[in-house]
Amino acid sequence: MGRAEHIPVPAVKRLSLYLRQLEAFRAVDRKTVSSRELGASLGLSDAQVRKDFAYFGQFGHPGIGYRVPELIQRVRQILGTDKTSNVLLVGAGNLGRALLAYRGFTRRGFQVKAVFDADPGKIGQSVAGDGGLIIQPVSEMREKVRKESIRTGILAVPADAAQAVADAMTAAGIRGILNFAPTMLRVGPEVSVSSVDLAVHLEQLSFQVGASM
Amino acid sequence: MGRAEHIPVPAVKRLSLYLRQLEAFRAVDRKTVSSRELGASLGLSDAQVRKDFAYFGQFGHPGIGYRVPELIQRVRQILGTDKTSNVLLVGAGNLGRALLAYRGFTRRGFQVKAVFDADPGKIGQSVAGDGGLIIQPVSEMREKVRKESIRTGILAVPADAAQAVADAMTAAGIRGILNFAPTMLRVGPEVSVSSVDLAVHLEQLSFQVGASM
DNA sequence: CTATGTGAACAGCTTCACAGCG
DNA sequence: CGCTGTGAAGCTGTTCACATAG
Repeated sequence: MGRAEHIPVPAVKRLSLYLRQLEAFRAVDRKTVSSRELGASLGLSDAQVRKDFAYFGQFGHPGIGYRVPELIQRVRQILGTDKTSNVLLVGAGNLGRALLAYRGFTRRGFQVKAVFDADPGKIGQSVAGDGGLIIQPVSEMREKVRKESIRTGILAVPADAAQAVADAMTAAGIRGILNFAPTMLRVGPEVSVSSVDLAVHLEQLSFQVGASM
Repeated sequence: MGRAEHIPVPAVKRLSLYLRQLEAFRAVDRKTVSSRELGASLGLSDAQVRKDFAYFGQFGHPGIGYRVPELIQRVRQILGTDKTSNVLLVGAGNLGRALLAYRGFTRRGFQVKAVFDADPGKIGQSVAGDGGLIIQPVSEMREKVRKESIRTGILAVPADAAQAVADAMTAAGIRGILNFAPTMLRVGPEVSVSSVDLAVHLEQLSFQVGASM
């Protein structure tokens, strides 16, 4: 029954991909999908797909496959995105603004409820978010986190400011940080960090492209 | 001697992280660093660090450690970023513009040489890049790729246009695609793809935060 | 007959522990 | 003696193959 046993990290990652694909199937009104089809659409084996879902329970129907809407619902529940959750953003530079404008977050159940920046010149400026957000000073983060029950934050500041901001976020009560700064953040065990380093991805490609010559 | 044996994918990923960290050490004028120190700064074991470098050759000095500038040079060579390489960008929306403004690419040896968009209304507009780039129609991609010897492209268009753009990039001669669209791209074996799905990362965090309650 | 769920076999990555070099 | 490079051991995740359900 989906206990919190030892679930491989890669399996959780794939859960998100399954969800994306399942939503595509639903958009075409597919009622059911087999592990083979779902896997093929993502370049994975059918066994992989079945095992991944099996970590969390028995969602399939032998001889039929998986019912698309049901599975979407279950996966959302597992990921904790079945209910909309509030997030905050720190860093209103180019990347921060782009992330605010990105519609994908809202579609997946994340709503940016507040924007912070260290630059005094930016405080008070309005940015295009849900209902026009005003950039606030970092000092007001704690209060906002409490009021809006925010648990996750997006960190989009330069590398040299990142650790200080992460500390502030932790102190404010944030429990998960999506980090875009190219630095290793040191945080306590109560905080989870997921890092996206754009240069690292390009270097990965560079290696692959170079290696295949 | 650094042949193209069977190198674990995770090892290549970490190479980028080592590089980032090594540059931080160099900035503080550290001459040498031990596998233990380098590992600790990234939350990895010393054995892991040594093994990773060993896949590519013998870069260390027993009793001393690794010489920082030398190792930086070697890692860059391995990743293929020891010489600046030209890249292109498709999609001049919010995310595309933010990526253009991001200084990290240039610092790591990648130079955006051209910007393309499918929207006729955007063609001809100037965007803030290295020396002010003009947005071009996708039809001119092939010519530009040839002229500037571009091999890698950044794809930052909406999901429903992504596959078509990827096909166009492939046809134009691109060999590596950094994909920001939330879709699985189908490409031939001559093209490498690295995908960044922002929503997936947030969902990862959501799961971790939810699980630790 | 189709497609799931799962123990068992397998593969790949990481850690260990130590020989060897400066 | 400090620290690397590396076979061997250990562990984690993936694939296989089949019993089982509809």
